[in-house]
Amino acid sequence: MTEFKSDFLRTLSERGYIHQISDESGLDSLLQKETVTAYIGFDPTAPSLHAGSLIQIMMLHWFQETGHRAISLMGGGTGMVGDPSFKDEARQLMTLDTIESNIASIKKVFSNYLNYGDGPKDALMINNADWLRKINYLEFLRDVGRHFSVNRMLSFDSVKTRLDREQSLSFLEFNYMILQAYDFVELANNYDCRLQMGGSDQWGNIVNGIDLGHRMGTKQLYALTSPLLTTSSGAKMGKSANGAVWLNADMLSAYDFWQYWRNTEDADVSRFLKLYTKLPMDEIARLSALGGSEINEVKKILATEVTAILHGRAAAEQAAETARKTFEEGALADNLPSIEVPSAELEAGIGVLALFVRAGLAESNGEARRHVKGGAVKVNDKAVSDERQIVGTADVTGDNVIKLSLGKKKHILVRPV
RNA sequence: GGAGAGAUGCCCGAGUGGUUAAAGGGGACGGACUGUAAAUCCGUUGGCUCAGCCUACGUUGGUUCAAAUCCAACUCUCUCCA
Repeated sequence: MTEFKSDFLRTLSERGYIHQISDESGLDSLLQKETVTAYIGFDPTAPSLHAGSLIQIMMLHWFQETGHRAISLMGGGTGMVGDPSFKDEARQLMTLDTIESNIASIKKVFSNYLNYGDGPKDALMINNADWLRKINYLEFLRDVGRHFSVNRMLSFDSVKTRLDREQSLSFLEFNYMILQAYDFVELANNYDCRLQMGGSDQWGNIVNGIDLGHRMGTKQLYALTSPLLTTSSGAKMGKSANGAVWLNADMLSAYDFWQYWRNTEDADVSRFLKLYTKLPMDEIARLSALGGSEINEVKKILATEVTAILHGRAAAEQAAETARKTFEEGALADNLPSIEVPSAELEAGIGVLALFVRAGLAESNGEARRHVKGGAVKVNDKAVSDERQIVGTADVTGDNVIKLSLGKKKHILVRPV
């Protein structure tokens, strides 16, 4: 492995963030010489980013941590087009309203990882809608479009799959890479941004930006991508039992987020400690040496550390404590995720099936019914065998809750109000 | 513009008139085993007021006692030719 001299690249390298760099030594010496500005773009495809984006955010974090200026770029403009890279089919177009509200929602988590402000090393939050939405088509074609070779664009791996297969690539989507390239040039000109980072699927898009920069007379630009992360058994990062591992607290509780990391596969623990926590490398080396059942303690540290950055230390420790009570003592932990149900309804009685659907533990009555048949459903830790069982006031425990469990890991508290 | 091929459940993919809510695989979920891990094994995987009913095989209409399966039109996609 290359020995880097700059703090930033050395940190990224030893922590396993680096997949490809466009000009390693050039970038390395630039980072030693001056305070560099770099950006990563995030398209507002959902109201929250998920764990898959965490590695990108952490890269920006380390960038700032090692003395540089980080830009988190919201794709208010590019989001209107949709990145076709490595996608099998076109995404549904989003309305402007959706894009705006998604951006507002996504923005919230960044301040946990970056310090924003006006100082020379403070991070910036920028939205590419600011320039992309103003573009005049003909002017843009003449100033920017002429620098792109369609022949070359067609040769990129990111669209090849799409072209080779049965799916069409619309002209709209085909323009995405041009817009992203233009973003890079725009940021280079206005913010002296020299480096764009991203996941490995963004390599083609980023390199396009560098080329465009050459042709339009920017300084030398650089690309750095992170590996596409999967778990050791091949699953994509960011997916979990209940769907995506959202970063926004209103979409996934700190407890559930903690649980996701707690359930990390053994083989991933060391890698994840490096990528997703800020623990020093020697500490990680020590933790990684632990094996056997001790690794469970390491997983708890991993979960708590990752959660602490996102949701705060207190919330992380509370999640750890809730998990400890629930799993190790089998006791009722008060801080499990909960739903509220009007007392009046409880007095009237609610069918177990309906209640489980309401708690989000099942998608439909049918699914709940199947879980009952499969013996996965418990109310107050007692297995439910009759799908017509009614849950009511009598089931409320001394702690004033009803505990619903699906399988061994999913628990929800029902609180009468 | 011309000639072919195709559109099936979360995904891939069989099925070419009735026992098809639709083979098989993947994924996902539940169970067993464990360490809240992996691997493995077992089960489940459209909805509902669930031994019954309803909705489903690109869209719309037709043939038939009966259609995912046959016919027509339409939409979209792919391949080859121009």
